[in-house]
Amino acid sequence: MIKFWLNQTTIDESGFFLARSDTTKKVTRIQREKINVILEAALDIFSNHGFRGATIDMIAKQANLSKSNILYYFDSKDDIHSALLSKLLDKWLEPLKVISATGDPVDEICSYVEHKLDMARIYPRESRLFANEILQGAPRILKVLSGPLKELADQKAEIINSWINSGKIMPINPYHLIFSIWATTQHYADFDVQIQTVMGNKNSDAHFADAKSYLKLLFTRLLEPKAV
Amino acid sequence: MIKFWLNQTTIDESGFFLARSDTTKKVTRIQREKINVILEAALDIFSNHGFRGATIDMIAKQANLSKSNILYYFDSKDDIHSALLSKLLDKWLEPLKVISATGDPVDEICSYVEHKLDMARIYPRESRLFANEILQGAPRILKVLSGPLKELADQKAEIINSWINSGKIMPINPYHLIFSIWATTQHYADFDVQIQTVMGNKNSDAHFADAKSYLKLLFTRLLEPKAV
DNA sequence: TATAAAATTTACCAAACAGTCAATATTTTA
DNA sequence: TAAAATATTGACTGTTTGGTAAATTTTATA
Repeated sequence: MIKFWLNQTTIDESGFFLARSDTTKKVTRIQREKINVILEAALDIFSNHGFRGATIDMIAKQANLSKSNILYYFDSKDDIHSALLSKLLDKWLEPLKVISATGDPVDEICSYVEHKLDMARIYPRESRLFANEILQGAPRILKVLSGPLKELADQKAEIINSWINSGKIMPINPYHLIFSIWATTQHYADFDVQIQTVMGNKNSDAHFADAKSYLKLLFTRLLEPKAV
Repeated sequence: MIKFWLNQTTIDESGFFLARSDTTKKVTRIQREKINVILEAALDIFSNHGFRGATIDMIAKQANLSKSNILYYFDSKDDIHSALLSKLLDKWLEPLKVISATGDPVDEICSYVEHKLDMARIYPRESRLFANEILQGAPRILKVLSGPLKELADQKAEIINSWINSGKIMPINPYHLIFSIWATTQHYADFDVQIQTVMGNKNSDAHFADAKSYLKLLFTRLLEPKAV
């Protein structure tokens, strides 16, 4: 087992490989490749079965590696899962950061909605991994929620409030606005099966395209200030 | 083990206890009581840990019964889970049924939103049980989704379309309207931890009250037909 | 190319787990 | 209240699973 290049506290850091210990050894080509293969396979498995539903054997099979080989790169099943979450969280928070106080309010919100919906379309596995984690009480990422996520949400809520106070958008609760954007966009990844079943199994991208125009309308109409 | 009072095909039926076999024996007082205790405990465990994360021992402990005793009332872990899902599904579809073509469109939709949000508040465990199931590909309830749920959604989509055609509401995709109602309301149960963390752990009912007025505004503004 | 380092495999272990079975206790009923 | 039906328990089993250890193979390096 190799412990030098990654440890479990990585999840608190911003970068995936930043938390190397002092006794860092250099990462070999094979390590780089295999770690990617394992994480890719693990994302498939964890996102579809949840943490407890996934087994190292399933990940091994998906990655075309032996179980022992996987445990050579990661100390435990938990470690693989943590590595995935730490990779995910930055990506997940990023779109929200982009919202700017200086832009046009409705444009800013709509861009955010679009961005978030694109994330759900392009990274459905990450969305489900996150959903699984939250659904089970977020045992491994509570710190990130109460730290970076809350701070970011507070910050953006303030911007939205400033827009409200200057009469640029409808007065609404900014937190619930954010929640409804999260809910509606991630829904298309997390509840994909239900959507496919209800709307027919046509090309999934078509559903996303429809969703995009629907959601833009939904939030545009919500936010436009009352006609005078 | 007692097989007479419930079998696994129950999930396709409308009622929980309808599928008794011909050789039905009467349900004793103790059976009725213990089955309720077990299902109540199982709902706690399954909704918080998912199917694979739950163990019969956990359910047994929660129910204050021995594992063997639980397996006297249910043939398997799967059976308990199926029983819960079959109980849930009717309850879950019911609010949608209420939407009536003859009522005022915005009122009808808003009542549905309210009803759905109340469900999330009162039955968060059921909501999470359902979410867990969908998230993992709905292996056990795909038939219900493609059958009763799809039919109901189609039916209500038609009503919404008729409202659109008569100019009573904004032209929107009725399916995406339904999805966004599901997403936003269930979010408050399924992502409860995240909401508590971001908004502060104050009384959860306060969040639901805020959510209710926010969501009513959201959908009212969406649906009101264009000003002439 | 010889040697050291890294990577992979094989065989294994202990705990967790779903489920069985027969013995015992309790409740219902005739 | 005695017999029958029902309910509960505890000891057990086979399997799955996360993880370990040592042997072997492959790759990098001097």
